[in-house]
Amino acid sequence: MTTIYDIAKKANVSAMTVSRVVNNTGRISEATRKRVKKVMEEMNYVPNSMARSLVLQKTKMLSLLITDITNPFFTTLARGAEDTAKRYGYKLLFGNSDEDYAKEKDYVDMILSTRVDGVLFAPAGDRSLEPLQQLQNHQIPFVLLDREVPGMEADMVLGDSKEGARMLVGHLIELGHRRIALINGAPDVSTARLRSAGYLEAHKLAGLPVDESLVIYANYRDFHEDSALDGLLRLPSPPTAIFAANNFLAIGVIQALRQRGYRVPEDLSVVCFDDFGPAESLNPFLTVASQQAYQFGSLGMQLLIERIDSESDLPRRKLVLPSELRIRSSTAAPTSINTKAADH
Amino acid sequence: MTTIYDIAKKANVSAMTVSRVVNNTGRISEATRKRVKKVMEEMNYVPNSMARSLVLQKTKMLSLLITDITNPFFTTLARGAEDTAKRYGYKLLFGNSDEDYAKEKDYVDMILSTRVDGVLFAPAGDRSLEPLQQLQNHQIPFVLLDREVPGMEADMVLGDSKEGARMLVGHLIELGHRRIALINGAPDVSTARLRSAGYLEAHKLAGLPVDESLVIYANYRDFHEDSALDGLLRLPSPPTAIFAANNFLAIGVIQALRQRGYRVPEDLSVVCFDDFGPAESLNPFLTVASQQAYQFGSLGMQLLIERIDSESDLPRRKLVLPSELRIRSSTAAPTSINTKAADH
DNA sequence: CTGTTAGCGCCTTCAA
DNA sequence: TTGAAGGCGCTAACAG
Repeated sequence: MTTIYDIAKKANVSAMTVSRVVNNTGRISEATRKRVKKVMEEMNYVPNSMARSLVLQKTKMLSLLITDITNPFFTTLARGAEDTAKRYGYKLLFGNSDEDYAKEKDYVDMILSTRVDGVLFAPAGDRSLEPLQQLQNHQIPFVLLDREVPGMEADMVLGDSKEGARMLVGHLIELGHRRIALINGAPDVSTARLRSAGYLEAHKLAGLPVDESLVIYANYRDFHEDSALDGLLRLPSPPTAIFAANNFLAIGVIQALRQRGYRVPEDLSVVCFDDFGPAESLNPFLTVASQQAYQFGSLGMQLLIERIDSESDLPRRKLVLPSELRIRSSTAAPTSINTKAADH
Repeated sequence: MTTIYDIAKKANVSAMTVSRVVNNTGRISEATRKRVKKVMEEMNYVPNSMARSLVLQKTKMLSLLITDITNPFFTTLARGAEDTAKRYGYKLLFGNSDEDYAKEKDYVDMILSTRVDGVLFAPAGDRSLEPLQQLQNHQIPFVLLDREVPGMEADMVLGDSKEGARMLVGHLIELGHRRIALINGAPDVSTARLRSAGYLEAHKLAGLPVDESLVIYANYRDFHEDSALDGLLRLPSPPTAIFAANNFLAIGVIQALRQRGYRVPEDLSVVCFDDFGPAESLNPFLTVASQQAYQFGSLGMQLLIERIDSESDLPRRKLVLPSELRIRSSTAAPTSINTKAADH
C-alpha cells in the first residue's frame, strides 16, 4: 500500500505537504498541490483511515445495533440510519443481536475495541443495562432506539407503544370483541410492558374487565407458545380476538391458528404492531399499528451526531413517535358462534 | 481510554508484558500474568484495534456490500454472511448500494481506506468492473455474490438464474400460456441476461416462438415502467402471463395490473424469482423460483475467508446454487377470455 | 508556503 | 521470563 511518504518522495515534497493536500488544510501553492495530486493519482493512493483515526482520536464510524435484521421494521430503520449517517460523512457498522444478550455483549466489546464515535442501540431488553453502562464508562455517546432501559438515562427515539396498543385494542372493542387475548413480547422489554399497559387502558376506557389468563408472554422474534395458545382456545370462554405485540408474533400466531382450523378474521380477529415491508402491500391483510420505522433510524442518527458534534453537554432528549392505526382485513366483528362461546 | 502503558505502570511491568498477556503470546510467569489481568479488569482495559491493525497490517474486518437492504433476499443473505463471519472471528461492515454505481464507488473508497481484509460484493451490474479492479489493484480479496461481471475473474456464488427462469416459464407454458411477457431487470446485470436466456430456452423447448415485444427492461429495485406495461396490455394479442425477474418487480407489476382492473391469476398469471420473507408465509400467493439466500451469504463468506487465510493462491471457485419452483396461487390456466384475446 | 519533530497505541525484533 | 527500541501511517504543533 502506498503511503504519504511514497507520494512525498516522488513529488519532491515532505509528507506533511502531502497530508495537507489530502485534507485540504493549510495553504499550499497551486503548483505543488497539482503536482502532488497527480502523483497521488498515478500511485493510486488511498489514505489509511486507521492511522488517521489513531492520531485524531476519532474514527468517523458509527455503530448500529438492531435486534433482528430480518424484521422489516429494523431494516427500514437501518436504511434511515444509513442515509443520515452518510449525509454527515459517517460510516456505519451494522450489528445484529437476535434479541440475545450474549450476542449483544459481544457486539459491545467489538464496538469498544473499534473505538467508534457513537452507537445507535436497539437494546435487547432491560438486561442491556450493563453493556450500556460499559459504553458510558468509555464515554462513547449512544442513542437508544425503540426500547427504554430502566436505570439508563440517555437520548432515545421510541414509539408510542401504549397509545398504539390502546388504538388496536380499542378498535377490537368497537367491533364488539369482549374477550381479547394479548400475545406479548418478553416482559423484560419496555415496549412489551407499554403495549400491555395500552391493552389494559383500552379495557378500562371501555369499562371492560381484564382477564389475566388471556395474556401470554412470548418473544418478539417468533412464536413458540403453542401450548399456551391451546390453553387460551380451550378456555370456557375463549378469546374472539388476539392482539399480537409485533408483526412476527402475529405471523406465528396466525399460522398456529390456521393449523388448528381457525380462520382469521371469521373465527378470530388478529391485530399487531408494525408493518411487513413491501411484500405486504400486495395483499394487505393485517390490521396494524404502523410505526414510522425510517424515522426511528434517521432521527436517532441525528440525535447521535448532534451529541457527538456538540462541545457542551446537551440535555437528554427523548422523542416519542406516534403510530397509526391501519385497518385491514384481519379484523371483523365477532361472529354469533364466537359470541355464543363467549357467553358460556 | 486506558492503554497498555497505563496497565503496565500500575502492574509494575513493561508495556510489552501487558501486550503478551493480552494476546496470550510468549512465556509469562503465572504470577505476573495474574497481576496484569487483575489490573486490566480494574482499569477496564479494551485493546485499541486501530493501533493493532496499524502494526499487524490486518483488521479482522470484512465488508459486505448488497444492493438493496430492504429486499428479503439480501437481508437473509446478510444474515448468512454475518453468522459465518462471526464464527471465524471477523467483524462485518455492511454497505448498501441501492443498485447505484455512484454509491457503490463511494463504498469501495470507504473499504479501501478502512483496509478491511476482504469483501463480499454483490455488484450493481457490469459497470461494477471498475470498482472491482480497484479492489484488485489494492490486493483486497473479494467474492462476488449473486451476479457475475464480464471481464472479472473472481470467486463467486451465483444462483442458477437461467434454469430457474426456465422452470418458471415452463410452468406457465404447461398451464397453457402462449403469450408470456418478461419484465426484466436492467440488461447490464448478469442475472437479468440469464433470466432472459431461460425465458427463451423454455419457449424453444416447447417449440414456441418468442415475441420480443413482450420483453420490458426495468430495475430490480422497483417497477416504474407503467407505460411500457400499458403497451403490452394494448397489444392485439396481449400476454396472458407475466414473468417478473425478481420479487420487487413482481410486486410493482401486480399493483400496476390491479390499478388497471386486472386480477391475478384470473386475468393474468404472474411468476417471479425470490421469496418475500416471513410475511409472505401467511398468505402465500406468488409462484416463485425460490433461491437459497442464506447460503449465498454463508458460502460466499466461507470462500472469502478461505482465500484470505490461504498462503498459496487458490484456484478460482464458482458456486452455482439451484433454485426451487414453488407453485402457489398467482398462476392458473389462461381463461377463455384471455385466450380469445390472444386469438385476435 | 513548506518542513521537522513527536507521538497516537500497539507489536516485532532483539537483547538481557 | 522480561524489557527497550523502533516503526506501522498519519497529523498537530511549531519553526522557518
